[in-house]
Amino acid sequence: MVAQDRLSTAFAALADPTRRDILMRLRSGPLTVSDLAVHYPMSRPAVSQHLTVLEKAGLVARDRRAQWNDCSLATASLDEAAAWIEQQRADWIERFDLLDEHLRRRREHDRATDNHSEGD
Amino acid sequence: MVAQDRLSTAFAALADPTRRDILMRLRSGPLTVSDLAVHYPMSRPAVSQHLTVLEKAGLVARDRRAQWNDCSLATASLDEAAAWIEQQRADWIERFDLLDEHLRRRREHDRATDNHSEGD
DNA sequence: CTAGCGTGTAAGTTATCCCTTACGTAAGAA
DNA sequence: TTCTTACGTAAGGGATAACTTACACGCTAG
Repeated sequence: MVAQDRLSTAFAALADPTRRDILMRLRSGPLTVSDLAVHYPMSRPAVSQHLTVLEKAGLVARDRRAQWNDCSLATASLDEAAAWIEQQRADWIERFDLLDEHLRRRREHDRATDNHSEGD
Repeated sequence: MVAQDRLSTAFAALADPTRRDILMRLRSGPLTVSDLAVHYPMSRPAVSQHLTVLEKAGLVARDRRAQWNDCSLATASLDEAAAWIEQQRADWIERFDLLDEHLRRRREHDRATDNHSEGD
């Protein structure tokens, strides 16, 4: 992952349980780094580094005031990721529906013209 | 990423432009490995390895018949990924709406009681 | 001022990714 | 059978990710 595009960076950031958990905790409001760090079995710098990854991916925003650093959610990258997945899914589902309809139509046609063989 | 959960594996698989492009190409129907490989500036084994990643992530299915290997889309993991993102987004947007409403209400209250200071 | 807290970052280690080339296998063609 | 095609996989190397500990900085409290 060497200087990837925004979407790749976002997906890579989401590909870690700790980072996803951080995002879920931030849903209920901004938290400081230490507030977050107590929940994970790793050092505080490790959590800080996870936050750096999330920040570079555009998934959190950090607002440093005095010695505290409030971390809050950002959504631009999440929107992009969701958009990509939804586009992918929409086409696939549509394709699946077409196949389904085709099969149903063929079945009806078979049934209408002849009922020579019911079994497969 | 050492033997992660399904969701992490899916996001990690999506965090690569080549793999996302493979998924997009498969939207129009199954393709063989060689069909896919011609589009990328890398060796055929590299594409095969990308497909292995996608398969382990539950994003593609491979159906080997004779010496050809048809690759097609699978959606279970994509559904999971979409669900996670949507859940995250829903809560965040709701929270944003609440904040917005709170600010608007406070602004109205300020305006009603006193207009002592307009600037910040 | 000094002491202490909350934080970011540098350095180092280990594990993993992503590519390469080389090789092995199974099926079709002659 | 022998040659070719389509493919998977092992082996290896360079880059990177995810931790650790150690340290430096800014702010607050006394």
